[in-house]
Amino acid sequence: MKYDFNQIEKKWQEYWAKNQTFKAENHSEKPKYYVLDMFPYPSGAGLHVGHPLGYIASDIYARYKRHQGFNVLHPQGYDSFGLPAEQYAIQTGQHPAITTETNIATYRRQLDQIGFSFDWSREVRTSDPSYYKWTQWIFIQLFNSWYNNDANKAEDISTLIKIFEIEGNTKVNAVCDDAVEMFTAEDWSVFSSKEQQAILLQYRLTYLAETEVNWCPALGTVLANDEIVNGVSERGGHPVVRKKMTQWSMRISAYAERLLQGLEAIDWTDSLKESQRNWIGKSVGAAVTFNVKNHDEVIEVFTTRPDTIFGVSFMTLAPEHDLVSKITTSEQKAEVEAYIEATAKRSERERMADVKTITGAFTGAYAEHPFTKEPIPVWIGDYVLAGYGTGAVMSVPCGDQRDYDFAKHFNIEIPNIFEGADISEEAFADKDKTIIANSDFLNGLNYKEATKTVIAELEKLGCGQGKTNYRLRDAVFSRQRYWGEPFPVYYVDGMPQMIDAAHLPIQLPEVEKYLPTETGEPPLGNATVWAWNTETNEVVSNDLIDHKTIFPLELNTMPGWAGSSWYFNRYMDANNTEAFASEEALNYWKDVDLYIGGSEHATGHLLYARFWQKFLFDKGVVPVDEFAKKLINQGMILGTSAFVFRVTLMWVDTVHHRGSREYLEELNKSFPTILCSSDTYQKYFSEELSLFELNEKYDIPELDNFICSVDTNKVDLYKLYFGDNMIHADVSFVNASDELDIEAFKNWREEYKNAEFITEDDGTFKVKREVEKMSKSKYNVVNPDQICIDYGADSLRLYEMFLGPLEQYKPWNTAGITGVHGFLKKLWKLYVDDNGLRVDDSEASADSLKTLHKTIKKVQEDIENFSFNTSVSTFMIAVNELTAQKCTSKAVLEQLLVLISPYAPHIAEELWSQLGHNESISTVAFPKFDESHLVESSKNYPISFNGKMRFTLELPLDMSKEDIEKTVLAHEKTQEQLQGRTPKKVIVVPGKIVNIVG
RNA sequence: GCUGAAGUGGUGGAAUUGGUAGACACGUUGGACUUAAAAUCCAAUGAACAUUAGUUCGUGCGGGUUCAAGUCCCGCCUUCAGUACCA
Repeated sequence: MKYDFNQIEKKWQEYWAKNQTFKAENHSEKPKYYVLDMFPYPSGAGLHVGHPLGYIASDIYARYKRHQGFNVLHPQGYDSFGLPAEQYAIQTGQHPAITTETNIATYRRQLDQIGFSFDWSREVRTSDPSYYKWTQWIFIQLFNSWYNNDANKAEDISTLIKIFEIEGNTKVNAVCDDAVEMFTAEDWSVFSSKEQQAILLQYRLTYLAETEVNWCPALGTVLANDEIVNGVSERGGHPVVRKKMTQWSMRISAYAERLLQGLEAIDWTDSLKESQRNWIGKSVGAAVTFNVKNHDEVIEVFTTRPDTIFGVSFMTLAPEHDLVSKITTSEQKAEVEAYIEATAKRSERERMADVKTITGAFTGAYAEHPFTKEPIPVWIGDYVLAGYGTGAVMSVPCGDQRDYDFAKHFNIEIPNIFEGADISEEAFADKDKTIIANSDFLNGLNYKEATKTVIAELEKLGCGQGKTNYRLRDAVFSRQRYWGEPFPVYYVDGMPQMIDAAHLPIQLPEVEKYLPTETGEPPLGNATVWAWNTETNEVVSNDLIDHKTIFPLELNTMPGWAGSSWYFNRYMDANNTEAFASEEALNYWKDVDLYIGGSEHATGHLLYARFWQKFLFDKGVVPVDEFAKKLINQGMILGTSAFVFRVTLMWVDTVHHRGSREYLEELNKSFPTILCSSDTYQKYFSEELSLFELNEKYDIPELDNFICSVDTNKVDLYKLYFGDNMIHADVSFVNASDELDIEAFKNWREEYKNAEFITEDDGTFKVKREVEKMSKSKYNVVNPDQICIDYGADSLRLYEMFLGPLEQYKPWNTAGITGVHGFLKKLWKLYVDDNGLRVDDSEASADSLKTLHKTIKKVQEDIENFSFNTSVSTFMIAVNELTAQKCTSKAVLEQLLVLISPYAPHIAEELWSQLGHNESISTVAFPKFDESHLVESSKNYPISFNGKMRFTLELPLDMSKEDIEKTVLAHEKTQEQLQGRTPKKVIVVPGKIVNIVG
């Protein structure tokens, strides 16, 4: 019987679906294990071979855990709100829900055919109203909460109102907006409802505020910082500008410290934790206020080196700083204004790219040193960022390189306040070696002591205190898009009101057009039925808005990360209509034990999700405050692009033929399409080849015609040379030996129909290969569907793992799949031959048992270390050995199947059933490793001379060191190596090696 | 610049606490089977030298520790990813 993988795989996929083999129960005697993949956005292009890499790894782990006796939750779903469907809707008018549905169907078919052990009964889709109902619900919880710094947790807003009623806000220790006005209990009682609401917004964990946002005019939407790459939008590459807008924001800054501390408790990769740490950007230091001379103003700065306060020789403000216009003297006004104008013109990008150029201007004003009362000149410079800290720094040139460079450039004094530091060339920034000098009461102190002392002194003077700063900014939560979660919010007199949770979900309204409105409102502004009736509690027509009982609804929608910030909790109880998950389910599953996904989500999804989890934990909704114990980043599978070289006309001499440039461009259009292989290109074209040389070398009729058609009065034919132009060829036209299917290529595009190919002497045409990201535009996408048809899902699964370590980036090369496919055929033959099953009850040989147990040991270690590539090799070795041993023993072969089943589940199920089992192999106990089968009596010792291995010698393992030494020295080959010399030393490591020195 | 990861045959990659470098595959070459192809099987395959035995060199580069270094230490180089003047 042949290994008919197509039939076998179909059969078992149907079996698993029918029997709900992988359905996880929320009650079980078994210990729980939750394996999660980062759910995909269902794009229109479907899956390519790079996508399933992480899913295969997690599937192997999930299946392994089932064999280990765990109740495994391994769900999958779709992050189905998103920009591509909306863009498609804008172009075609097709409703995004329909596109999304179609795309999901494709994804599901592709996922099913790879044989994943997902529990599809728990599928979630973020765009499904039954799901986003709970996303809206969480939003309402955030709105109704404030962060109590004393309790260090989120609390219901009612507790804050109570405090306001009793004592106003003067003593409240809350995370809130920067500029909150103080009020008393009496003030509060006489505030209007609107005033009270406005105040509360400054404390809520999600709040409406005028924020400077990254506005992308082309997309008509706001982008988060991590959605912008190099100053343009991540999707589409459109320009982005800064703009002030009223937006919903999430007060993630309240959780900065807990998000940082929480990293200690979770087993995530170091690089990922490091990214999050940098993103949170904690710095400990002090806030110091400096009085401005002859003004009522003060300059507040944040510094991490308050110990260096006596080294301040100037202050620097960001050019955008509010004080600049107030304190600049009339003499300096012109210069300062010119500077501000110049920096405003420089785009953010230029400022970033060009950090070397030092610019700035003197305001003419002086601040007063809090201790010495000396005047300190106040400068502005664009190396100080308006958005960080207070937008002002106390500049200590002797201790900070940027201040140092600035001072040098503008000839500002650089006082040295460090004992024994040389600051003639650069600033001295080493905290550990710092001993303060020339600093009054700080003299002789080290960094730590000085910092403590100076903060105490500043507090005494009332002009400073210790402070911790975070780089982490509150996250903008509004998007001017259609295809996202609507907010459960309506507006009364401009103040946002939450719709009662009982009336959720608020479903996305229908719109005519998915573009922003003509008045610049978000797409929901096009909806005609988008008003809230507070009496009937339903969405009604906009015409009925009377601002008495019927009010307008929010027009923004939520960002992509809303739905993905809590989906892992929904899987625990995905079909619950009463709650986002039952308490029972949440308490049973608790958290994700293993989360696998890409590292690109380090500071987006993975930070926001931790934030929401901590919030939900504070509210008592979830039992743990970190949602994933362990996280692994899978690397990316890259494409191997294929290139052909297109010969183009180049003109070497442009000076004398200035007037005929246009003619040359014309000529290039009529120039025949000549394609050559990389070898030919290397051989001939890398050196400049002239038109006539080319024509001589190859007989190309079209080239003749072309040469005849050239008007030699306009151009000099002898001045024409060739350049190359690498063009992508679709990888499906190229075989394993890099040879191009010329006919297929010609038929691919109209422009290549009559192309001339310069082939090798043997008629072949070789492409140039280069590794690039796998993408449609590079024509290097390999579709898993075809692989499954040609080799089967088990081959695909094994091969993806075989390619290399999970976390590494590695190129795909379809040719290599024959290796693992051949392995599966060999495996099959071990069980089944032309006469049917060849497995019997014969006793296993010692060799076979040794092979088996060595395999069990290695595979178990590999899975637990997520080293899946090496276990595939281990299987190959095992099958090669068992084949050579002619093993037919059921005792051995049955166990081997269980080992392989997480990797190649279809073939394992099939052979398992052929061995006479009626139940799925999926929960059969994992084989137990028995060391006794590996015990050896002898060892093939490598015998080295001066560290170089010369020959091996089989010796008993129980032989003593002395006997080994004697035996080896007596050996004729040893004598041959020594050639009469006496060894100086003989190293014998029993069981390992013998090394003879001399 | 900083942070993190990584550099091993023609290619993907193996290699426990330092202990036979290149496992397992792909590719290539030769052979068997076949009318032929596919499939399958066998053999060779790091480089150089040598008829053979074998020798020398080899894990990015330069040093060092050690009986022994891909692995440990010091100093560099390169690539990839993240980050961007964070006071």
